[in-house]
Amino acid sequence: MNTTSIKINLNHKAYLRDPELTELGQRIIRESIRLIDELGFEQFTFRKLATEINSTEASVYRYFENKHKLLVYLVSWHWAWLDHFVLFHTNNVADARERLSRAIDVITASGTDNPATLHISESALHRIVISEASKVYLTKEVDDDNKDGYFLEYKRLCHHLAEMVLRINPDYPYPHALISTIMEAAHQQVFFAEHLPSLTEIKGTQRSPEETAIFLKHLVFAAVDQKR
Amino acid sequence: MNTTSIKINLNHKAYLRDPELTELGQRIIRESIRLIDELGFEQFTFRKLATEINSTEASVYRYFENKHKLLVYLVSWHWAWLDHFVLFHTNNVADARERLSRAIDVITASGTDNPATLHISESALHRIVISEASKVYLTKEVDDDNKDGYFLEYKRLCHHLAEMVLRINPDYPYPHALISTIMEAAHQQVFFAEHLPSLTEIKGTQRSPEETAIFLKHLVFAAVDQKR
DNA sequence: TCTTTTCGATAGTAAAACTATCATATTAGA
DNA sequence: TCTAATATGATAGTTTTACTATCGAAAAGA
Repeated sequence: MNTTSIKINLNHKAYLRDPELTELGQRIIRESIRLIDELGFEQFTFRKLATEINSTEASVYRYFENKHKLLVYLVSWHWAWLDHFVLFHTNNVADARERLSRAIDVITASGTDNPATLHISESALHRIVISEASKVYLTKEVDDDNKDGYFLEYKRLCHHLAEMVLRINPDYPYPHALISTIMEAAHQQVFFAEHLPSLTEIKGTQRSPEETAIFLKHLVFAAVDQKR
Repeated sequence: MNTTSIKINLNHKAYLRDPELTELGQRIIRESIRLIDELGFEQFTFRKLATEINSTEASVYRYFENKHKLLVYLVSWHWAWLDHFVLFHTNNVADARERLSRAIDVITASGTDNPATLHISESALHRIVISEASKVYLTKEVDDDNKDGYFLEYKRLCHHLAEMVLRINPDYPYPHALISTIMEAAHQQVFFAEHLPSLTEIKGTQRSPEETAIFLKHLVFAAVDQKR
């Protein structure tokens, strides 16, 4: 065996039937990532997806109640995956500052496709998260969805980075606010760089994630090191 | 005349017919703000709006091509209004630091209803901007919409604040990125405080805008004053 | 007064967002 | 290996959304 299989476990059921467990489920995931990336979430429909996977609308509905829950699933998966990656890249790094710096690199980096998760293209998923992730919580159903645990993966990642902030400066009064701000900015700045360049100094190139990371580190370390 | 009439001019035509100029148009604006605030943008439809204003779907379509353009109009109006307000509150303030501080107060403050714009409830509009504003640009049509000038008001406000940053520290390398980050955070943090409280230290109360302003000032002045 | 504009009323279409039913293929358990 | 449960495909149908078209009456402007 030359590939390690990684199963990302989510703490909720945005799905009706676990798509990881069947071939059709994996096709639904793989092709929905492709289609949402291509069409955008608003233009994406279960009908189009069904055509793409040579199946039927009814079959897709057996896995997900609606396209919003499918997006919740994809975005949660991404956060769980990132949390994993952050842990992996900060493990055994003794210096608290260096740990936070590497964590920021991980959350800004554009996804790299991993052979361990063949049915998920992390790079396409990362593009989806940039333009669609905030739509999972910016709804009137946010409180119900929160009760169902749909944002646990995001909160956990946020909390892990907030802990790193407190390790550097235990007196910093806004660790979670600072981290949630830069986690959102990590996407916005890349999006602005590409589509609304006058809103940022980051250039809209392949390297905009790296540039964004530099800006965010500036910002975070300035805040954490601030004299009061 | 004991009220001053203020006409906010937008630099684009998200509308087909200027809603400010007719009574029906003003009713469309007033009731759409009420309805979007109440139902959220996804559940809001022109059919429901038409019922609310005792008119017809066809009549609403004579003012706006679709509900997305109506949202663009409302959000642009809000940014133009805020830009106005920022200018008003920073005018004649000599100190650059104090100017930026007051500007941050203005962009975080929950709207106060103004008798000069009777058909627009600024407080309801502010709630809409918090939960719906990012949806105006997070679409596949963002580049076309940008060409049509739909984001000019937002960019102008961003640029005005970025200038204040440069006045404080002409060498700060990311004035626009910093301002666009905190302008988005000004909404996110209030939203998180109310719905996803574990993502922030801001408390979900009536005073969360003020608390958010304090956090954002911390952040901005730390960044701008950073030694390099 | 005449004419243009505005609005309401009505009707209709295409697509989206589902739900229901039935037959068949596959799989799992006994 | 037989049987029963499950998964999928095929088909069809409903309701709602997002529009478009047409017409006539009222109102407003010249």
